[in-house]
Amino acid sequence: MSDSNTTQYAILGMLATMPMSGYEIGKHLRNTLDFFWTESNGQIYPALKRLTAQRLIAPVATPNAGKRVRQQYTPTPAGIRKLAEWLAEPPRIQPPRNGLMLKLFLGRFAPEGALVQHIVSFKRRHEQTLDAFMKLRESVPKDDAGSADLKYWMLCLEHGIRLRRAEIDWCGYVLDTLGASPSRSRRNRKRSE
Amino acid sequence: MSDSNTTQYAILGMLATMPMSGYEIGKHLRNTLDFFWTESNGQIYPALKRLTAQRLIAPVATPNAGKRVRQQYTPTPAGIRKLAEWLAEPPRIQPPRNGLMLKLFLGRFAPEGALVQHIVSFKRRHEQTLDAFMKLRESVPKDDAGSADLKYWMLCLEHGIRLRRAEIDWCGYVLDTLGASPSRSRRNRKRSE
DNA sequence: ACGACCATGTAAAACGTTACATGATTTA
DNA sequence: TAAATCATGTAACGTTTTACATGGTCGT
Repeated sequence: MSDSNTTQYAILGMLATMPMSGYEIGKHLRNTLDFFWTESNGQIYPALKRLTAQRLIAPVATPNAGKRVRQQYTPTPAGIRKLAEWLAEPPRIQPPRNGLMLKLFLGRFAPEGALVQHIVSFKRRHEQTLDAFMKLRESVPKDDAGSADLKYWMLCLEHGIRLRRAEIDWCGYVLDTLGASPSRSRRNRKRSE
Repeated sequence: MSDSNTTQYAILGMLATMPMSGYEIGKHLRNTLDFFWTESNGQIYPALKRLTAQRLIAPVATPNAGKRVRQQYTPTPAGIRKLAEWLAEPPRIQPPRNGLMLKLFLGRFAPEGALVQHIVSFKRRHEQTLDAFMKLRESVPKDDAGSADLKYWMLCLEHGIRLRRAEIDWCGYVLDTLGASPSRSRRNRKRSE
C-alpha cells in the first residue's frame, strides 16, 4: 500500500480502535470524526476490499444473535504494524481551499450585505459545534479508567474547542469591522479590537 | 458555468483584483494566497481557456515594451456580474481531512515519541507563518489610501493570525500533556491548563 | 405484504496533481 | 551559445463524490 493512500490508513486506524463494518465506519465518521475526517461510501467499501486482499484487516466472526448481519472487520497483526509505520510519518498537509476566505478576499465585488450573511452563518455553525464539544468534554468520566485512547481523543476535542473559539472570536471582529446590522453588532461589540 | 466550479471562480476573482497571465496567477497564488487557496498549473490554464470561451474573461492587449510576452486576461462585465452572483452564494465548506488530527486520534498505536515530533514540527511551521503574517500586517500603510480591497485583505490576514495563534497555543498544551522531552516542555509549561 | 430503512456495493463523472513537452527569452 | 528559467500547455494518473442498483430486514 502506497504511503499516500490516506483513505485506507484512516479506515485501518478506525478499525484498530474498534472492529466495525463498512456501514458502521460510515456512521462513525459522520457522527464522531466528521469534524476532522470524512469518507464517502464510494471510498469505504472498495478500501475494505483492498485492505482485506492485503491481509491488513480480516473479517470477524460476527455474533449474529438473530440480528441483521453486518460483516465486521478487525486489523491483523500485520495491519497494526503497518498502521504504526504510517503514524510515524509526518502527516500530509492538505492544500487549503477555504471558500469563505476566498469570498471575503474578493469582498469588494460582492453584493452589499452578502458577506455579513456568510459570516453570521459561519459563526452560528461554529457556535453550535462548540456547544456540542463542551457538552462532550463535560460528559467524559473524570476517573482515568477510560479506554487507552481517551487521552488522545481529548486532545483532538481540545483542538476542536480552541479552534472554534478562535473562529467565533474572529467572526465577531469581522462583523464589527464590516458594520453588521445594529441588533447583531451590539452583541459582538465587546470582542472588537 | 456550474455553481460548484470553484477553480474557475477563484481565477475569475483573482483577475478581478488585477489583470494577470496564467503564470502570474500561479505565482500570486503561491506567494500570497497559498494560505487559504491553491491551484496547480494543470488547473489554471484549462480554466483560463474555458473562462475565455464563456466570455467571462478576455485577453488584454499587453504593453509588451520589449519584454517577454505574457498573455494577460481581465474579466468582462459579464464576468464581474457572474462573480458577484457567486460571491452571494453561501460558501461551500470543504470536507475536512486533517491528517495531524487523525494521527493524534490514533495515537495509541503510534511508536513512542512520534506524535510529539509531529506536533513540534506543526508548531514550528505555524510559528513561522504567524511571524510572516505579523510582519505583513505591520507593513501595511496606516493611512486609508490603500486599494478598495485592502479592508477585506486585512480581515483575511487577521483570520490567519488568530487561527495560527490558536494552533500554536494548542500545540503547547498537547506537548505538556504528552510529556515532551524536558528541554522542550520547560519552554511550554506556562501554557498548560 | 408493504413501505421504510438498513447495508453493501459499483459505475461514471468530476476534480486535482504530477510530470512532462515545448519553445521562447534572458544571462553568463 | 549554453544554461537557466520563463511561460504555456497537456496527457496520464489517482482520488473523491454522486448517484444509483441491489437485496435484506424491520415494523405494522
